Amino acid sequence: MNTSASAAPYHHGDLRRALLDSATAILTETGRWDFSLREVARRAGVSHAASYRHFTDKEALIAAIAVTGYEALRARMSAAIDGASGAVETLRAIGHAYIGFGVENPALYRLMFGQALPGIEGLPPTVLAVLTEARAVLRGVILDGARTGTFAIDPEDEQAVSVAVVTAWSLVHGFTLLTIDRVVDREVRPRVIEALTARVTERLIIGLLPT
Amino acid sequence: MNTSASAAPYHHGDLRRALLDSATAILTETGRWDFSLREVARRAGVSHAASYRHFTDKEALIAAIAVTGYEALRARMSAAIDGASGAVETLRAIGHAYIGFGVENPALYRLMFGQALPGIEGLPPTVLAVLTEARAVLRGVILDGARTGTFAIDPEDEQAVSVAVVTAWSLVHGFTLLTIDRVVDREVRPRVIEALTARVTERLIIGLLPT
DNA sequence: TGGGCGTGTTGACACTGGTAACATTCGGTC
DNA sequence: GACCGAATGTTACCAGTGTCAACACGCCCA
Repeated sequence: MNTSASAAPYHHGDLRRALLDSATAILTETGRWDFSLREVARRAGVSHAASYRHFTDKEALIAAIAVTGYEALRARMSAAIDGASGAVETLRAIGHAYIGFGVENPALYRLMFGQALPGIEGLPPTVLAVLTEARAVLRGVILDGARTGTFAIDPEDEQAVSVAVVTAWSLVHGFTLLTIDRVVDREVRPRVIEALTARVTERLIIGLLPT
Repeated sequence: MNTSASAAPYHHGDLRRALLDSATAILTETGRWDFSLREVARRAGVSHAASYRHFTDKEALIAAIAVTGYEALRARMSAAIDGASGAVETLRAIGHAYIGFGVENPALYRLMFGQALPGIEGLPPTVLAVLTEARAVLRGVILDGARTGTFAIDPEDEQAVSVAVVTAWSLVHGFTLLTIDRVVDREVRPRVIEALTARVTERLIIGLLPT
């Protein structure tokens, strides 16, 4: 029992969230996820073994961070889609939302798609669901454009549609990573990135338009 | 002094290489590069501190592996370019070589472009040189295609050329990673990957052709 | 009122990256 | 051929890590 008002109570209240927050903070500060669980616990003001009541593993903590990232990405893409109409505009919105998320959360994005996780197949169902859903949305847009004749793709040709989906995803994914890793342009500034994003996205769309 | 013929000599001969080999073996076996230096040393049949005579750091070992990877990638791309003529064919060759390398060496590729390294700018000059060179080659091909009118790009428009370069690189990079991570297609087989590679590369080229 | 269970703590273990002090061998010099 | 410094390898050690087991606390329900 502790009578001091400011002293921390024995039970934290929402330690799981606190640990996730600490870990995410370290991630965004350092850009790395090879921090020690002990440091995370220290930041949360808790003993080094407390995290094992909430995460079976260090890997489980990392995976939980990834899940929050996937959900944030999904939210952002959903919002972008809602405000757009027509295949071209929607595709553009998706591209900008996706790249924007990655560029603004570089460490998190790398964690989400890096090797930190036990292989994509080992991911929690939540994550797989988001990924599958993301692909479905993208496919829907492209299929829509194909049906209306906006894109030069035969909507009946399953494979052609798949190739377009994979191509589009590859482009935004690759661009995001190259930008994050500063491979693309070493003296990048926000403005430049935005402009580049717009132009790369436009190239993607041009590649889909009929000749 | 040791009179037994089979006993290991005190000095290894080429321990640096042996350590790199052990580490690379672990990398390809497990797909991860969070192995311990001590295990690498164990595999090389040497005491755990010996590696510090050849690599200042664990990170230095990882970086050295990355360097071998970059050089292998460069070699493969060079070979591909040599056998091709014309902008379209050359671009196709580059794409196939790049993706092929990544798909055949997934762990190495991820290490090369993952967060294992001290940020792209901290990389050894060798690596930076290879990356810069790679971009120059790609730019050369696209510029060539632009000049001959094969691609719908104004060769005088610096920015347009840059955008095309970034787009192309992003596409192959993203596709390679998505394939490695099995995000693209979860029941991929070599044949499927090859076919996909071909079609995605073709989409890239189509996107550059005049309308 | 009490006891059980979820939550947090302490203490321990094997292991890791890294350093320092010591041992061994190689290559060059007399 | 004997000698010696530099390069290379070894052993001993340190602080820090992930993880587990045993214990402590306190909320909630019978």
